[in-house]
Amino acid sequence: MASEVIVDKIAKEIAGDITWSDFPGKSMRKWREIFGVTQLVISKRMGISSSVLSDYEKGRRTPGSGFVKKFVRTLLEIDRERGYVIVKELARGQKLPPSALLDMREFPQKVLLKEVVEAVKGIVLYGSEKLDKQIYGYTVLDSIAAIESMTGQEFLSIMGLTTERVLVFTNVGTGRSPMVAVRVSFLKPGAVVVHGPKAVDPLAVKLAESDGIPFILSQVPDVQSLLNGLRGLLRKKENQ
Amino acid sequence: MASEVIVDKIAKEIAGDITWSDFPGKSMRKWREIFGVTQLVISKRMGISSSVLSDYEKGRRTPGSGFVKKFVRTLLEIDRERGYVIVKELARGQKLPPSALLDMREFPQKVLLKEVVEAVKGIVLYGSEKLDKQIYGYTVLDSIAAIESMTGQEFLSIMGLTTERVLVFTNVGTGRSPMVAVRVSFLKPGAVVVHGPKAVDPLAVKLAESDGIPFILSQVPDVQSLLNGLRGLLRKKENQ
DNA sequence: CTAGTATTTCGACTATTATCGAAACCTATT
DNA sequence: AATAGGTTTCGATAATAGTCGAAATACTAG
Repeated sequence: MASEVIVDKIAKEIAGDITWSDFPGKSMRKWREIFGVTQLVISKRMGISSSVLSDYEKGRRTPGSGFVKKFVRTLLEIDRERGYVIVKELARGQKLPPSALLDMREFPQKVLLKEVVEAVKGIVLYGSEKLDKQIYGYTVLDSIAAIESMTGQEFLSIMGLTTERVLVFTNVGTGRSPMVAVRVSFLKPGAVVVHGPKAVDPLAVKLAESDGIPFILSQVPDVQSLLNGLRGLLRKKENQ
Repeated sequence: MASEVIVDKIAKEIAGDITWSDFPGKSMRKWREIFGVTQLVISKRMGISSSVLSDYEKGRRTPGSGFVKKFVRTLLEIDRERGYVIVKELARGQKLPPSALLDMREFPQKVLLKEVVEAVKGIVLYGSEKLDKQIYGYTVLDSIAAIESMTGQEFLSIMGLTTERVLVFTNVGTGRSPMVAVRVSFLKPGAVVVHGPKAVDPLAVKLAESDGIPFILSQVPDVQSLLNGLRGLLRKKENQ
């Protein structure tokens, strides 16, 4: 299956292209054509009359952001049923998420670090005074795979739009190499969470300290719970 | 200066994030905070009352796509005056456009290949029967710089969202290496335009032929005219 | 040229956005 | 506790999106 991360990214790019365009309607048509869908088909899906789409495409009026969202969602839905043929095509130009990348999300609004700590059942090993820091997203990496397969380049590109996010490493031995990695690549995440180690290497804590990056040990039983915890927080913020 | 291409890309990403969000207002607030601007400041810039922004951020109503665009544009404008401090920060996560990248744009609507040919005063060396092909954007590369400095990775990443675009090479000797490059990296642009060569290598044409990619020789006097021609087409489409 | 699709056009109505301005409400800071 | 900057709330109004449906066109494959 096309990774959800990628589909999401493409969705945003399309939505952005439409919204940023001087002529949203033209861009909508462009995307509709790229996905090879007729006005009739998509309008039926969206539960509206096809003339509505025509009116937009011809610029009689401009769509609201809600409409754009629904439109893009529908395009992607249709494509999913066709086996994501177009998404796959579009994804080719994108950098693929390295297999080490388990999840990557943006929060719809700021989240406090302490909330993330809670979501991952974390113990704060350094930075307890910074728990009110704002966080805008998270990235979850499999540290073994990351170290083996990722180049420095990829490592950088993995951070989403903002660096005000939490970097979560799973599959961690002692926590040392993740912190070293963070050190050498000069990216400064808002916080680092490690999952897995029985005992945390004191040097890791020291590194975090000297970089001023809060360092958290997650205590959930397994990776799936970790991902679920974060997703849960995301969903909560979406509906809050 | 931060390259226009990058700023544009970031603009789209932000617009996409807002539009795609379940709570556009929350996302707007997030971005406003990331850019470190108060409601008062930005609303004054936009020529509206600050309560309008508050209403959005609190979800009293959801913004139209026009509003989102204006909002993002204003954020970026403010940041530009501050020396693009935030954009630079955001761009760090992005892949930088290699210096070989002279321009890269998306058309707001489909454009026929023949129109592009006209815009670059091109002679069709192969593919005259495909002039009605649809094109959605263009990428202009300095071929010398490209060959010297770009890795295969970068080469791939240079194509925008769709590959239904024209790849334009400037500074071309015989047209051979650009086509070889296109050959080896498995990207298939909608057409290739070369600018510069006195005489075109027959092998280049042959390669284009066997890949089925229209191959065009531009006859404008210099690179600037080439870029202008393409920009002109873009603008025309925007206002058409 | 003819069916049959797909798209465009347009008048009409309702629901929402776009916008203001004034007053109330928060924090910090003096 | 008084000042001040920032934010929220809310009633009000004009403008516009959101939507339909039917008729007019355009396009395409026989």
